[in-house]
Amino acid sequence: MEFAEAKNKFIQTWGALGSQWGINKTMAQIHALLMVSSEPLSMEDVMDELRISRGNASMNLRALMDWGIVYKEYKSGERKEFFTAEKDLDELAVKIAKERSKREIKPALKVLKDVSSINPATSLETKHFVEQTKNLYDFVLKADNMIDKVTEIKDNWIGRLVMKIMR
Amino acid sequence: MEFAEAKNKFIQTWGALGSQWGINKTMAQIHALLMVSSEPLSMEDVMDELRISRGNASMNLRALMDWGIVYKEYKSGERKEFFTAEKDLDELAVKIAKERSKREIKPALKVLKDVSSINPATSLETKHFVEQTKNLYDFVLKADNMIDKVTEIKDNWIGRLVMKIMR
DNA sequence: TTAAACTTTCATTTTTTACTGAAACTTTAA
DNA sequence: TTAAAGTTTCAGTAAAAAATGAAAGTTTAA
Repeated sequence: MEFAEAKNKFIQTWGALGSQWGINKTMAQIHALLMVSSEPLSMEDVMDELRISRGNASMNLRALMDWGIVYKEYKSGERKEFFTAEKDLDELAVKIAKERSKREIKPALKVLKDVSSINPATSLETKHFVEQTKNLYDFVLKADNMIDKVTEIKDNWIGRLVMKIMR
Repeated sequence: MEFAEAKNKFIQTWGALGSQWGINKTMAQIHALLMVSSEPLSMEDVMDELRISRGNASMNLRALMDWGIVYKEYKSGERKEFFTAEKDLDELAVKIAKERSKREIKPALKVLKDVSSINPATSLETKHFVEQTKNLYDFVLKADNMIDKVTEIKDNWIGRLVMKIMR
């Protein structure tokens, strides 16, 4: 396998993985492309490499920047804007996790809290419902907190120790 | 808010959360419904509660069973099949994580390994590509392994200790 | 101050994904 | 056996999500 083929395969795979996890395919592909580019790319470059329209490129680059995992760069003497991806993978993971927590998990938690707060005295059915949703609330909250904790892991000795034990 | 409204809200929210994470909405809704049902439900029950067709119910119940998070039950004297959800949330999380690892992450890892194995001697561009995809391979592998480790956490003292520290 | 270079927006179209419903299939009780 | 009760399959349809492209908007160098 030579370079062009490998690169393409990587971009396609990363795009597919994105879709499976609820991230728009093109967004994941642009990110993949920028990840493996040694130089910042212009919007034109992205359009050409992925064969996508200007609008699509613009919207997805914007989304990636909103997520904080792609940055705009300016080259002196050039009028165009260029883009690079966050390449530190720990940083990348933390940003994605935080963003998804904020956008998706936190709102779901609020609903869980609300629905688990109804009066359980009415029926056996209701009792069971309240119990289950309470458990779920606790569980999701715990999982969500873990994201914050993982963020801090590198900053404390026990975290690093644990990471070693976990290999 | 009374029971019926809360239940519906819960099912809708769980369905939406599912979609955002790449799990078909109806599948997530059925799972939500079964989670908060104190009794096993028949396919008819599911169809009626969620207003979905027989085919849809059948296919998604099957998918949930393939994932190992919904079980078939038989009531004595009844010909119909009934369904219950895995209600132990730790167990649920482990099963989902393992399944997604198997279906999505493992195949992606294979690709990452392949594409990062091309000969990097050709150009600077290629060198950078190989380096980045190698890093990504290591990172994803580490993350994937963590799933296995988390599975075992409850079985060893240091795991439990860590969980406590993490709250 | 303006026009060329570039970016964003969004109504429309395309693609992808999910759902329906009826026919085929399976199981079981009589 | 067989027919009633129940389940699965899948071709066709509907709904949802993403992409296009042209017009509107913005920036900048002269």
